[in-house]
Amino acid sequence: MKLPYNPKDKNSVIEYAKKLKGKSLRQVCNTNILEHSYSGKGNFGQVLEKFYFGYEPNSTAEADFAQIGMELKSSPLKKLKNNEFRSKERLVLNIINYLNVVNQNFENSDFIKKNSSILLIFYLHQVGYDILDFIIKLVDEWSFPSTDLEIIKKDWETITKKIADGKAHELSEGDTYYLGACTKGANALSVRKQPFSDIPAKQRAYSFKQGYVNHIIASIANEPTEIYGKLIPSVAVAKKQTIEEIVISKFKPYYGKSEEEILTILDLKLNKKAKSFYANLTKAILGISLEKEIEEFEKAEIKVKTVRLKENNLPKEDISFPTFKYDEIVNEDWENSEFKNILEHKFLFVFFQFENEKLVLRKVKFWNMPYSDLLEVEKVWAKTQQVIINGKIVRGFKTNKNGKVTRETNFPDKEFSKVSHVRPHALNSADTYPLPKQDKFTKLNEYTKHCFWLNNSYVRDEIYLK
DNA sequence: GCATGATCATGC
DNA sequence: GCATGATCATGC
Repeated sequence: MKLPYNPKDKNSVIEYAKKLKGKSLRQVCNTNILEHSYSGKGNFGQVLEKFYFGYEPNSTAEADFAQIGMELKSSPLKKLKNNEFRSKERLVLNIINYLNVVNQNFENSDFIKKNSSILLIFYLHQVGYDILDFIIKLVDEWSFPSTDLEIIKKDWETITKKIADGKAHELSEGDTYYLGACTKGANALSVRKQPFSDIPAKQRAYSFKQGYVNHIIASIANEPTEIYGKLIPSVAVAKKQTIEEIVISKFKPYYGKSEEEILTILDLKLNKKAKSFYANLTKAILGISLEKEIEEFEKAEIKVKTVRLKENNLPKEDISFPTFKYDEIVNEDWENSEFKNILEHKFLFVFFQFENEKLVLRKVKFWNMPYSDLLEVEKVWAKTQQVIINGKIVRGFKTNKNGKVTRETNFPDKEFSKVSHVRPHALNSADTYPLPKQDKFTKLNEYTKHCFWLNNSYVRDEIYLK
């Protein structure tokens, strides 16, 4: 069959692809498409390959358009309230072959062979629509900007080293910056062999983090880039230093200095009461204008947490996370849960310590939760879910000497786990979310908003002191 | 001095 | 009106 484009000519393929813009699959594909069973995830790409580009979907290590070394990837967009497009999810690339990758260099890797040149097709996902009716919004060829490629190379090496160390089963998306190792497979039973351990490892694929995909989208859509400030000014710097090294080297001159001293050195006037105080102080130390976003942090989805330590090194407060909704958490499973998703990010901790009434910068630390602790949090999460499902949140009341009544709950406390616990996080006890099952003790159908917290002692022992 | 339940302040 | 980071109050 004659193809409507020349598969040996990159421009011809791209030109043909760009005709997709503004159209749906139903509009551009030939009619026998309706006989194809296309429902389900991932099939947008399959229909596109088979019925628009006219080749059979494959899963070889070679790029889809083998003669020109270009890979086809389609991915969903979501629309924000202000009509801007964002990626709906991470962009999943090729499966990690644990057995082969340990014998490869980045330059000759399966990853590079497959993904050096990608034909990207972004479509607008709309709830309730058939995949054939999603409108294609953005089409373009994409290859790694040279600075990003250096970060991605280090990410690839981090992933490869973990496999070479016999720890493929401990891989986490938080290990890396732009390129993640995300789980891929129907369920937790999708496992495969790893070369240096007998423990089966979850099947994983390389993926661009959602934050990174957003920047690809902005670049293809030619959106303005002035709103971002860069930590890494050039490829030369990216070759020499990691994001982590650059950030630490910028913070180090301020270690041991108080907030006031830092503001004086930076010649900066910030409102200490303002909610954005620490975010702005961080930007100023990193040399980023206050009105700009830190590009590398956005791409890597790094979460910054400021911690104030007491003189005895214990953080003054535990670290809170967004409140969970009772009727949602009971339907989640741990692997796809909101809290696990948050904990699989990369964090930057900024530690201040009280010293003679002043707050002194001690250090900054990049951190992501180790595998063993994630297993521990799973227990906390599972217990929390069970308490809600059983309708046994409250176990008793307590009245203080002023006659004020508080409730005692069965949620996992600090005693239950050294890592994490569950506590209220609300305006007051009347600030509630609905319960999926009435609480047996109080007969309440809704309950004060709660969230998961990281124990302050855990933050001290496993993040600050390590 | 800490754990736990409760609440506040800011900013969008 | 709510999310988020921060803080308070009480009892052991």
